[in-house]
Amino acid sequence: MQTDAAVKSLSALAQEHRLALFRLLVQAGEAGMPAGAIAEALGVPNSSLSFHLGHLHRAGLVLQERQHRSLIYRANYPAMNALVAYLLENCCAGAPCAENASCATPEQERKSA
Amino acid sequence: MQTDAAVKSLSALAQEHRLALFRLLVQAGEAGMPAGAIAEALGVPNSSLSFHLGHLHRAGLVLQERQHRSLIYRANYPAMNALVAYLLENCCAGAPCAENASCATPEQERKSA
DNA sequence: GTCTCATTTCCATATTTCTGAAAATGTGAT
DNA sequence: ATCACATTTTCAGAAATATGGAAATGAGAC
Repeated sequence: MQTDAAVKSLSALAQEHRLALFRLLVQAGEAGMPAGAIAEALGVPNSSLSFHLGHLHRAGLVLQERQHRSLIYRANYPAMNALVAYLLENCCAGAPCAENASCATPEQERKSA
Repeated sequence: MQTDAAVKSLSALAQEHRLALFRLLVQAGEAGMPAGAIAEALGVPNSSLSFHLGHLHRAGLVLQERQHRSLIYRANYPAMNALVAYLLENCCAGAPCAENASCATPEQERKSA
């Protein structure tokens, strides 16, 4: 992941409708959802939704696949994980990090749950 | 974490300078950095940097603390983690998730590394 | 108090983003 | 080929954001 891609991904998520859209797809899982169903669930006009879907798609955060007459969209989990990894890269300069429940490693996070 | 706060956080990160700034602070760890040092490291004019620092601060992603004449900024790791948790909430509707190296749990991620 | 240094606020300009209706495109059924 | 449906593109205006220089604020040193 490089800076430019990260900025694109973040600005794709930094919008009310697109954030709701992405979270909806995250929850929908591998099955994904057709554009129409998303528009209805979010109460956004088709043209507007298409604009937002395109934004997320261009950023690589959602995947698109045709199924008959509908376009199915799914969250791109690996892309999301890469983004998070980029944000927290070299956390704390490899220092303590155990004290903070914060920049803890995934394993530490898990145990404290 | 609620939608509005998440959008604020994401839009705070969705900008070249602010993303670099946040990553710099993530790497700096608990020690943080004074505004001046950040401006120099990033090569951004002071007024511009102040604008961006304010943006991140308002979003709650960085913490501010005075030390003598300087203002020290540190990354707010818990806020960052809350944001990620919000994004991936109810991932895959509690379904498989084991098959995807993607929305895998932290422990699974760790093992595959 | 005065002087300096670090940081922020003010300001105008330039750029980018969001919106929704109408028209265009693509896909499958008959 | 024609029809009906799903989605995207186009378009213009409105709103939000980024920029950097100059001036203002705040904090410590003398």
